[in-house]
Amino acid sequence: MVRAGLTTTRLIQAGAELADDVGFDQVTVSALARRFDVKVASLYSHLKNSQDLKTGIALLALEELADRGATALAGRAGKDALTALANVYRDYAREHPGRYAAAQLRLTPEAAAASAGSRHSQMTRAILRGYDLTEPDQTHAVRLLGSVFHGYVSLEMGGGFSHSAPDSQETWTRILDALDALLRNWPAR
Amino acid sequence: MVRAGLTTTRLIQAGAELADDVGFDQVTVSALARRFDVKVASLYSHLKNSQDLKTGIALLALEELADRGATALAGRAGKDALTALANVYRDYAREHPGRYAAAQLRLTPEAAAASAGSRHSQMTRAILRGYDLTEPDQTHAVRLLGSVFHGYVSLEMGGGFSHSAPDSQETWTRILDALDALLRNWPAR
DNA sequence: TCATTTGCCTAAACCCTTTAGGTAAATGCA
DNA sequence: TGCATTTACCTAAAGGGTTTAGGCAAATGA
Repeated sequence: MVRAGLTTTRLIQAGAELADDVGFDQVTVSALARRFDVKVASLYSHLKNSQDLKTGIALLALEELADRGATALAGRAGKDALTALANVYRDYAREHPGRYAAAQLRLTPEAAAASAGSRHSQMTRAILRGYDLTEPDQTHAVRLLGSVFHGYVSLEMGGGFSHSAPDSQETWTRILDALDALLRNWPAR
Repeated sequence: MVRAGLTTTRLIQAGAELADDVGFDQVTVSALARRFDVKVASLYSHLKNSQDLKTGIALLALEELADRGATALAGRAGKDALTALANVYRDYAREHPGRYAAAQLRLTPEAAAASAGSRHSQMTRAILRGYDLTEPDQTHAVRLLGSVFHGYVSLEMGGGFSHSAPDSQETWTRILDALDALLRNWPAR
């Protein structure tokens, strides 16, 4: 009997690949066991339960996204930074649709606290340093950008913008132009 | 043996209530059968399968949302209309979280074509008549508004904006102000 | 080398989905 | 009103996912 060498990390990594291959909601402990050619019950030594696997994939995706964001933001400011971070989310979702879906998972407060969630808001806040916003407008703007990035990417991935002119790339560019203009002319109360 | 009076319509209606009660992803044919105190197999005379139920709930939610939107828009224009439609989405999601989640379901092209989806984009387009945008900027703006509404509501429901100042209502108001300002000063290419 | 720990296994219970085929209630026509 | 048909719900069963309990063999380490 040769051992498969399962670890929680490897399982979550493979789960992320599985998610990208077949969709996040098709990720099951059973499918993962099949991938390792191992019996289902064996995974339960490494995973508390099915939810645990999904949460793990979500946390992995949030970290990867934050890492990419940090890299993209390095040395950029203003609109350049805005565009770079926005494209990180969009590109990641296209390259890793399953992981991106995982990143939208509703986390428990504990999991959320341990996640890269705060890095994400920090990065958005960093972008706003290139614009002239004071609190609490900065927070409003962070939330707006988060909403647009997430909303656009998820509608685009759902096919909402395909099969109609103008193409989605064009809209994306113009929306980033518009957001930049808005941040430069943020309306006072 | 007293009959329960099941019909596809009643099942989907009850499925929508179930979704609001326990969450859309907890909606199962089994749970629905329990609610009617009927055996599971009995539902399969009215429902093709489990997916069919979920799609039905999604279509119901999209119709309800479109109906509310149409009512809200009647007699309004400009920022007034913008705010009204935005609040329709946000309020609906709060009142009917399960249905709102259902409305995000990825539909097949046929289901999507038969859905109220086009009514939604038409409503957003109607709002833009109060602003001075020509094609293709109108389409870009429709997509932006859709992204913000959907993105904000889904992040807010996920708890993203709770437990931090300023409160979410304040941000929502300021975002609508900002979008109004942006639409009035949409940047040229 | 032998004891301990670790990794994967079998077995079994439970829940959800879906289909096939049956019976009783409702309906509708003479 | 009586009977045939249709309709509504049922039982049974197969297939798949989740999860726990308990077992044996491989790896580790004294």
